[in-house]
Amino acid sequence: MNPRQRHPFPNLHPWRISSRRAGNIQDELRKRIVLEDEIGRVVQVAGVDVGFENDGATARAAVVVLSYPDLTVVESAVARRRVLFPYIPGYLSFRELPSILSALAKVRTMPDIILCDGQGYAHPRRFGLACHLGVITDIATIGVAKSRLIGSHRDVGIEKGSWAHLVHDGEKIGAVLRTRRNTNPVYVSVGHKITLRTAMRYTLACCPQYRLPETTRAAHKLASG
DNA sequence: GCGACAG
DNA sequence: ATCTTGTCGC
Repeated sequence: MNPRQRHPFPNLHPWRISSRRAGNIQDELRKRIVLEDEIGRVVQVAGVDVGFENDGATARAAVVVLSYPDLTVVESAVARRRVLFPYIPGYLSFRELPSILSALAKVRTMPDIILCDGQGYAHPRRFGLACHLGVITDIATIGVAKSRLIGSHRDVGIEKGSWAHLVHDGEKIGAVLRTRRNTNPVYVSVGHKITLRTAMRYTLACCPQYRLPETTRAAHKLASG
């Protein structure tokens, strides 16, 4: 068996659309985000990342599942899809999710938590890539971005574990977290079925040595070369 | 109009 | 994201 044709995740909407319609979809799907912890015993965590080939015409997504808490690679998958949506700040998920979902569909052991390379709730309409992936797959997700999309924050201490709230329009939308001493912090925000506190906890647990989570690092390698 | 702007 | 070697600093 192994019906590779069958997609385990619901196709909630098309991907070749205008940014205007994408925004409406975000406003609609945002209502399905679960902001509470709905996580069982965590034994598998995964990282997803997307690279591009053919001068940006093809998206190459990689998913790597690691055991938790030892963080050793259990399984991985790669999928290529034609890019149907341009890169527009605030609409990243419409560009990267199609390939990510294809790669995730190839994995046999589904992870308990997925760490995404990008924002989650820390988004203009509170529906970044991590939220979108979480709502579609119904898997707990965390957004761990390398840089800021929106929001402001106080200075963060240089010690690992130091952090500050990321605030936008008076709302706490995420955290700026130092995952390694003397290194630029990362931007953590909830995606789906998780609280910010728990998201930060798992993010730190996945960064035993480097700035970025082992999950993201592993996925990035596969998505690039 | 101007600057900002995940990957 | 992507084009790309060496180099400075912990």
